[in-house]
Amino acid sequence: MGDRAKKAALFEQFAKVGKAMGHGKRLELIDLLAQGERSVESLAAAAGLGLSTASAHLQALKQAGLVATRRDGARIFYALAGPDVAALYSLVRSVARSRVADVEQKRADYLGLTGNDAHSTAGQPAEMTREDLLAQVGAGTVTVLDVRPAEEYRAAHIPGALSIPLEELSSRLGELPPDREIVAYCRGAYCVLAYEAVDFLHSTGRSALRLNDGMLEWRLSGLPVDTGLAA
Amino acid sequence: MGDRAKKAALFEQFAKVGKAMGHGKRLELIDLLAQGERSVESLAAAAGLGLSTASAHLQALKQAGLVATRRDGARIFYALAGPDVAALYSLVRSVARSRVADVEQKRADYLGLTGNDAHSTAGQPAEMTREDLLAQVGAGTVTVLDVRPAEEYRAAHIPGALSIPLEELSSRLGELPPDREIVAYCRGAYCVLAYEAVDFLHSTGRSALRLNDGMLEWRLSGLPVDTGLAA
DNA sequence: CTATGATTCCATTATTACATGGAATATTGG
DNA sequence: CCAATATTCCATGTAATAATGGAATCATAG
Repeated sequence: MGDRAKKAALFEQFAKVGKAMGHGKRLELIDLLAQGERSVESLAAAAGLGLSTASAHLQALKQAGLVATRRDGARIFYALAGPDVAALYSLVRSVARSRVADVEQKRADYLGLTGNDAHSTAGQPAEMTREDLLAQVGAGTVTVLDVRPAEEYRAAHIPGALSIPLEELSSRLGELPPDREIVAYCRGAYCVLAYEAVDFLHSTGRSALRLNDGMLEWRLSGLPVDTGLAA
Repeated sequence: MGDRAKKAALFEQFAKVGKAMGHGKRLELIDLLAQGERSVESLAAAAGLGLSTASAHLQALKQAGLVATRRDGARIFYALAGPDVAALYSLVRSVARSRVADVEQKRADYLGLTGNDAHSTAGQPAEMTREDLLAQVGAGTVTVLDVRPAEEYRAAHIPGALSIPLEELSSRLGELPPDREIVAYCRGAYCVLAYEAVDFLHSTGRSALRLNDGMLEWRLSGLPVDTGLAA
């Protein structure tokens, strides 16, 4: 085998990682797995895939080394192989956002943003950064609200956050402390849940902000997380 | 268009970046472009591709926003769209190296490493880090040798480095200062040129080290580069 | 050791990606 | 305007990848 063939073989190995990330549904699966491990069934349902299809995509990701499996009784849990995979996913999104022309429009379309930012009040976007959040949590002036599905909250959440999945928000409004500012967060920069939660809270007359990204970025920045149910 | 369809559309956009990196030859092109801009013809030759094939791959990369073009007279120069693309490429390689089982073997195979490290002397690998290099350059005790093709040296090189492409090394040995340590570098962590240069220098009885990565990582770490011919 | 539930494997069909050679386009120099 | 050079476009055949439903496998509970 010549030098060129060896080089091609090596680069073909690198390409396995790219190929694995070269499919929208597989990226959705990675997005879900970045929140914590899940069973095939749960992943298929969350991503809107048939069971066999989801299984095949997960096999592809496993083949590329991006996910790992753990067996617990009758079911198999998939998880990201490591934090470097989440970092890679995040970088892919950020490169796509700055380089692929259509991303910005598709993003606005999905997140329900119209014009500049339909979710801003008097020009001020209703969001805050991780640093702001940490400062405010320290000062005890805000309630942090996790609006992801309970399963994902259990896997990992911002310490001290209250869990009310978006679906249950309207029926559990009473659980929110009445006189404190609410900061809602969800999976990450491209997750709709917190957008919709803030919209809904505004519609009830409450003031509420959105963390400008979510759990993915929180973990990538090395901040601590809690697991299990609320303290 | 429902929420799910919008989400799928957004993730399909992200996937464009993955798809673009999902082919060995395209990664080879990115690898070359990470050294500096090049014409289609030059890229095709360096990657061992037919002209139409190379052009098609470059179009694919352009479509994904990873490369940009500049026209100069009759020819068109391709370059990476930005440093974030080089960072993404580097991260793909590093994830592949730690996650894809075959990478390590294919790497050793391509770089000509046998067993632990055929290029080590008495167990000490013949390499140094960027930090070491900076320190030694400051102290003026070493000669930094760039063994990449002259075209790539011109595009960007470590300040003060001497350019002798690997191909010309045997005939230009005389240009190396006789009493100083040589540190050879090339494109990056998976480039053979510096390995072969160090091997050759050892075979002539000279002592020589290899920078443990290359230009790609040098630029990514934000260190300064010089362009054009030697000072 | 059988029934059940969860997941993967398999065969089929449809879609998409790849390589290649020759034609078309664009730029420079005469 | 014509010839030469560089690059892209296009049509073709071939290969790889995707979705899907049903069968097969595996682990637990009875």
